[in-house]
Amino acid sequence: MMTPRLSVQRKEQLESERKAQILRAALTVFARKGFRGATIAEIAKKAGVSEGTIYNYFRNKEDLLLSLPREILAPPLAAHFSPEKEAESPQNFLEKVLMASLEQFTANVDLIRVLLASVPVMDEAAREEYLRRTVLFVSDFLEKYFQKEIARGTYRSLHPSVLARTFFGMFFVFFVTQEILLGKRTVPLTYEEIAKEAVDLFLHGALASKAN
Amino acid sequence: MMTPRLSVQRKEQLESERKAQILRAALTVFARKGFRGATIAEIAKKAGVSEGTIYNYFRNKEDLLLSLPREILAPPLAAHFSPEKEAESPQNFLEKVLMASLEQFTANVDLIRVLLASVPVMDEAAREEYLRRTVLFVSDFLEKYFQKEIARGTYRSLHPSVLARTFFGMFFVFFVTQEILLGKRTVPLTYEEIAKEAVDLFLHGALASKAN
Amino acid sequence: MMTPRLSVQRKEQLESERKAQILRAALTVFARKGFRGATIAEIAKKAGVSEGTIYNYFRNKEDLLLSLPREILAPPLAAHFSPEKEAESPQNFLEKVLMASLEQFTANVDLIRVLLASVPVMDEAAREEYLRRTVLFVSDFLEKYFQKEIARGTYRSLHPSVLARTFFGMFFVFFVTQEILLGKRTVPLTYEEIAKEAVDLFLHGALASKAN
Amino acid sequence: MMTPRLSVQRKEQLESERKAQILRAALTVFARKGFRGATIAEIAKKAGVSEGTIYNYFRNKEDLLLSLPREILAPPLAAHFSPEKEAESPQNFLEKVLMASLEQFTANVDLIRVLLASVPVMDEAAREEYLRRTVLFVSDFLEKYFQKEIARGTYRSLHPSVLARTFFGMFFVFFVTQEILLGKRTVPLTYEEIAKEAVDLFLHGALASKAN
DNA sequence: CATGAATGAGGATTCATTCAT
DNA sequence: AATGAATGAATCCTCATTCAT
Repeated sequence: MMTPRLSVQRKEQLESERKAQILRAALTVFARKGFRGATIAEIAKKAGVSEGTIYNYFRNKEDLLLSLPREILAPPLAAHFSPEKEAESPQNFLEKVLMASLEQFTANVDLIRVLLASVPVMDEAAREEYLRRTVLFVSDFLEKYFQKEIARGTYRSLHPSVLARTFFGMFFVFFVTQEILLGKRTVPLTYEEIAKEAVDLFLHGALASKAN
Repeated sequence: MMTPRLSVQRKEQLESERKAQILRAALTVFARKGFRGATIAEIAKKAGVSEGTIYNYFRNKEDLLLSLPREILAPPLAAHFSPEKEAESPQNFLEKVLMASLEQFTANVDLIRVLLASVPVMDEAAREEYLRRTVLFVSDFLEKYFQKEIARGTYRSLHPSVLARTFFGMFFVFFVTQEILLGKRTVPLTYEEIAKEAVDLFLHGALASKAN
Repeated sequence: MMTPRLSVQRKEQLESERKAQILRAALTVFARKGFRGATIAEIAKKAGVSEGTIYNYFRNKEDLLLSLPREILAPPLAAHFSPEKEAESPQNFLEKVLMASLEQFTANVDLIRVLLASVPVMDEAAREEYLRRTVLFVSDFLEKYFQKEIARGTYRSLHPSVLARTFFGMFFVFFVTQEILLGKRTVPLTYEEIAKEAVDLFLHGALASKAN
Repeated sequence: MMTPRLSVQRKEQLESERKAQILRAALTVFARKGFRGATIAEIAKKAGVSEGTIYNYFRNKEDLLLSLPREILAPPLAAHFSPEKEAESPQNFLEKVLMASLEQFTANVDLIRVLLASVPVMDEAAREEYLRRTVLFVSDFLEKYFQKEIARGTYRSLHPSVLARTFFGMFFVFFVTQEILLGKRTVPLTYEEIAKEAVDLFLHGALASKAN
């Protein structure tokens, strides 16, 4: 009785892979059709499994949605936004943050699409969890940076939260407008060029009358 | 034989009122449940009409969604963002724009919610129409303003589109994060204070080392 | 607005008829397939309505089951077992009760089938309600009768509850065994003959040695 | 080459034990959820085996149901109701039969529950088999007894079948009502007291006017 | 025009059964 | 022989839409 053919470890790995496979399919379909518009049948087909199999790994459709940020987004985000070598020039540091964010966002356009569509409809707890793992993750990272640097006299003494979100917003809105809402580029600049200009703007302001 | 009880004009007015009444209900429900999650029954109940009546004024559920920006948002927006007295100081002008936007956004949180959730799922044409009447409306207005003022030497010679969306984004992200995503205020500042700081930041930059 | 074409009364009558029509179909199918084995599709077909219509009148499948005794059985039962002319001879009275019960049971074989199959699986509250409207209804009626008659010296001083259920059981088992369990008659006597013998037995006992 | 580890006999015994273990689990779950409501998964869990294993011992779910009376109930029943020492006084004998039945019923409440729920839905053959091994088993035993005793002049010359089922029903209805339908005792008497009263009633009748 | 009952297609979910390991 | 993941048919229920009144 009870003869495990596979080691527990191997089994867990297989299970984890299967979950990821299903979640990737779910993400694609959610992004394309919205949560309600997505059907389990379509997700199953795209994942290459039967409908029933999905329910062996997730409690229900909503569980798929709620598992997305935890299983898909968390690892790369954590890797990117760790409090390390911030000892660079502001321009360099902020540009790097923007480009890293961009990379993440681009790799997860679908997830952001899902987030914008689904978060407002979620209940309190799910919403918190979802945001903490995505938008707020980057925002908090920046806030801490600004706090430290304001203390060091690098930045003007403004509210760190305002600095963080303002900086984040300058760029994020570009991204969302083009990639999520419009679905196409409307400004004839690369993201790298935009990032450079945005950081410059953020650091030195828009006014020409600096000399005065 | 049958004399018309109501003049054609009066009739049209009544019809228009009825449409607005239904659309307001639809907006509320869409915002709360998402497009797919909303039911005609609930919209009908909230509008105080029967389900069948809705189909006398709108072709189908999707028509309700697509009619929202045209009928609900357009008039007030047009009133606010007309190319008039821009001859103020940049700080004053931009603060006014932000506060006016804020007013519009606050009055239409529901519509933005619907927009973020539904636009990505819409087809090309509907998406264009939707955005042109909302986000892009303000953005274009700002772009024209920056174009003119750059020419006049007020602002540095950056891409007007970048300036417009960057400026817009600085503030909009606050709004969306707090009102739409989180559903509550997390920064201990009023929007007026935030607007002031954001404009200051936008004009003069974040760096402390200006003096040098 | 709001022009009711039908009087409220007429509407209620129509609704009531429709409910009855659906319940009759449900009863038949439940009896034949059991509660879980019955499908809404089959009930709908037998009732001559669409599946959706059923949900306009009943919350869900379980509501159909729970509505059965209240809507189908209650009226005729109440009519039959009212505390009236009990001033007959015991033999006459008890025979009449048995024959009346028989009539009810025969007319509601299906309901008893459903009751025996479903009641044990129901939750406390539903079970109480169900039994109070069926088995216990007759049983309580008999109990009150025996209580009164024992006081008058007609019957031996046994526990009225025991008398009631014992008497009821003598006959009921015939009915259930034949009509519900076996599905066919196995005793070569009519129910009328059985009732006569059962009452005789109940009143005078089975022993032959009375004379002694 | 391969020497059998277990003797054929031992093997059969193990198989038989495993079957019994699964059937006991099935009985419990069927009783609690009904046949359709029971899931193989739950039965497997309760039996401490995997779902697949069940199919090594039983063809399918229905086979579990049909195997119940043969494997679970038959042996003890046969032991109890054998045609032996009937040479006791009627009161003694009948009381013993009732108490023995009671013991069997109490030990098999679940089986009776399943029987009442499932038998009406079974096909002809299965129903016969099921009943022959349960209710009719006792009933036939009694019928033979009454037949013999009527010939000996102990009982009045009534139909033996009527006597048997009547006697059986007097008590059985108590049991079913309390244990199966209501799920609780509602009469303040022990089953032993009820059995005594029921036998007394059966033998001597309910009428007080015996003396006359 | 307004109503709301009826419709039935569509979709989430369950679960008996199979079969590779 | 035992396992339990995978399967997909089956089924309850929802809801946009229609249409007779």
